[in-house]
Amino acid sequence: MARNRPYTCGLDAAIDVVGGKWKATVLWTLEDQGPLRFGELRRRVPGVTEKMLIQQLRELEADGLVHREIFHQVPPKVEYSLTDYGRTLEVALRPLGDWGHANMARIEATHP
Amino acid sequence: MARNRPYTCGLDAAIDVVGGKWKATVLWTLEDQGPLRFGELRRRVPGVTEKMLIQQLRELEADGLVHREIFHQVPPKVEYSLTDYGRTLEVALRPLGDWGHANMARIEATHP
DNA sequence: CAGCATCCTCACCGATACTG
DNA sequence: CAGTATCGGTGAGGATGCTG
Repeated sequence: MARNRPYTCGLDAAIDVVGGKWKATVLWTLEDQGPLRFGELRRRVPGVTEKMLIQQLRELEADGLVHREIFHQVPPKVEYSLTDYGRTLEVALRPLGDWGHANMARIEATHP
Repeated sequence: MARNRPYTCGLDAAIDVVGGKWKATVLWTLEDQGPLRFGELRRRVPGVTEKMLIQQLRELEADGLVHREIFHQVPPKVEYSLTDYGRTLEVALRPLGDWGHANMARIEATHP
């Protein structure tokens, strides 16, 4: 998304990966609630549309952060989970998540 | 930017604050190189336009993360620095920055 | 030097409808 | 159930020019 290459610091690169509108929530949900199939994930990310969820998942998958497992059944079943690489990102994200949690009231106040 | 209120996790809120295209770089630069005046900051954030730098700075200031000190001189001088609150965010961002730094090659590879 | 004011573009995202 | 396809609005972001 951000697209200021070459990156001037690691932060740019990281934000580029996780800055999508729903990516943070998706990563957090997958970490928090284990592997989930598409419909379950959709229900746990309130407000997201099918199109956006799929798009964000595909990008996360292309970045190697999310694993997509297809079960050839009827009806179809696809399960999403974090990869090891994705888990390293989740760990790196945790302090930021804590910060946001701790300052949420302030953030909501100053943000239109 | 992200605008999925109410936030489902602290991460959403944090990304909302720091997800702007140049905000991460600005915060990182201000932390790394002490207080800077506008022109200096501009030179240290390659590729940013005046308009965008000002806009991002104003938002960071409104969020209480950046302090703007005006020196009434001719020629004018304005100095930007992190607030204490801003420094807490910088600390929370450090692991993410390290992650991005460590995986930069991989990120650049998979990102169009 | 440090900004503000405009105009404009494009990709981000939402809504809707259809399919294997 | 888990997608794909298409259309269109909107606003972030860029280019340019002017000012205190």
